[in-house]
Amino acid sequence: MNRIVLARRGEAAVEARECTDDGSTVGVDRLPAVDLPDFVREHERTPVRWVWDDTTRWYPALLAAGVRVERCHDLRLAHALLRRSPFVDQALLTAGETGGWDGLQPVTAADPALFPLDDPADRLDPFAEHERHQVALAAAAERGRLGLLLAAESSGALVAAEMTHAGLPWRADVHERLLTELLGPRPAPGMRPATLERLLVAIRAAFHDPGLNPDSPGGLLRALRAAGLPVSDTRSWTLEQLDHPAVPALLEYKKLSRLLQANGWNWLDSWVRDGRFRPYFLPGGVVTGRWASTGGGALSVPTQVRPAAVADDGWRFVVADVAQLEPRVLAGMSGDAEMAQAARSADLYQGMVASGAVASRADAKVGMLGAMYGATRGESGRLMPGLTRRYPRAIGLVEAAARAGERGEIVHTLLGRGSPVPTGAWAERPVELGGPGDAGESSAEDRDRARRSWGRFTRNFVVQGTGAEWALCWLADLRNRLWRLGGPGTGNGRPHLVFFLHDEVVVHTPEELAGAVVEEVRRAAAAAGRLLFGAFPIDFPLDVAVVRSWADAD
DNA sequence: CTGACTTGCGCC
DNA sequence: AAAGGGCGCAAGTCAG
Repeated sequence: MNRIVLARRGEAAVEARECTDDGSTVGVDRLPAVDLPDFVREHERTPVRWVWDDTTRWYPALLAAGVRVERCHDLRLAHALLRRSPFVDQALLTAGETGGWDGLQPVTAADPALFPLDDPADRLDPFAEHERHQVALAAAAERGRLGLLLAAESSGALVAAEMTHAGLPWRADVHERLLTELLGPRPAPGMRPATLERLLVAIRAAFHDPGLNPDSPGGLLRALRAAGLPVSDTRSWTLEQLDHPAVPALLEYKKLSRLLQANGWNWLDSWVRDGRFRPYFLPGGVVTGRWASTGGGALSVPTQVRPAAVADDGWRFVVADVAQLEPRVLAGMSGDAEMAQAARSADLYQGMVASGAVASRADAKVGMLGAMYGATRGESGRLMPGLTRRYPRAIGLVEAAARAGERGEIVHTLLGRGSPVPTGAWAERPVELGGPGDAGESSAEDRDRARRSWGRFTRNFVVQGTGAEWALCWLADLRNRLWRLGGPGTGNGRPHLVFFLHDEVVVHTPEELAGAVVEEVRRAAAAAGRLLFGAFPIDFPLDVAVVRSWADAD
């Protein structure tokens, strides 16, 4: 399949260089930027892979012009992957502008302008960088896996732009009604809503402190101690343990105050336009390969406000999430047949009980979370020996990753995403912190703590990162399936992705296609399992719901 | 005053 | 019941 590398030239021109698989150039076009959408649309008639510096710099404008692309190679994201992958000979990637690519940031402008002024991306050469990628990939160990990862990451970049373009349907009127019921009418700027004001009066009275501000952790802590309560923080869980007349009002205040600050009227004003919530999704934004987001806190839309996410008239949401993604991924990547057997049932934890590895579902869950996150004390530490005996390969994999991290070594995911090099001083000599007099004191203990902490990070990295790769393959395959489901043409009636969060997707679909979407979501999950783990028998069962509102999916 | 950090809490 | 990993965001706090 041919590739077309795009580069901005001057203020309003684009150079497009088409090349074959073996790297030979078959044609160079130079066109006005305004003609780019037609150019891309025309070349999309036959299979092609677009190569560009950064999807966030090209794709939003194309989508705004009504143009979808099938596949791309995102140089920014691919560069970041290749630079850290232990599968890659770094010498093949090195060039004078490597630092420029290292530092390239995605753009999240509300206005999808194609030619931002003074963009650092324009000082980079996409043609040369693309060639380096081809060479580095061809020479890489595990080039099949790494190639899959590059393709999946780039596909994720397309999905991310498309989801922002489409937006998550959001009913501001439903959201406002919810806020009014819980908080009272929208207050004037700088004022507290009526419900919070009433709770504030009760809290101040209970503490006999008319000036108390419960939003100030320090002030609240002083008030609690003055009331004779021996606490060291003001978290809700800590407060729940206390026997004091102020506690119920305080907990209610915290909960509603959180709603107001995170997803109140200001949030609606800022992030919901024309019935759509449009956060920016940032593929590869987390070191493990998970996505980050910016704008409206898309990674933590509370269940409390999800009733406001409502499908359009005649449309439905298909909400799907994977049950216990990470332990299943661990079973697959370690080739642990015993754990895969437990995962054969829809509930992996129940499967572990059935096999006799643990006594209860609760033990299975707490034990596996501990194994993947690195808890060594308490309940989950107690369960580790039993798990290790029953699932030596799975537990052995995360233990090995932890030990490697503690030694300061790099670990990598199944497809080859590498962990960062530890930068802390713990691997070397202790640094002089310049503190008053205590430099060096307790540093051995500090270093040990830091070493174990990094080991927990690398332990989790291999599982969380491979889980992110599974999800990326799921998403990429589902995107293609949904497109085919819509039939030919580019009408507005197609099912499309509107939300993705680690192991959950939301598809907005015409009602009559909802059943077909459910099928495709399941097929895509099975396909992702095969892509990552081949014939190894590991299942990825989904919880799928067809609903009018996102809140109805649970 | 601004910017960096801390605290607390939402999501997986 | 939390712990143990990864985030983003808002408000408070504190140093410069």
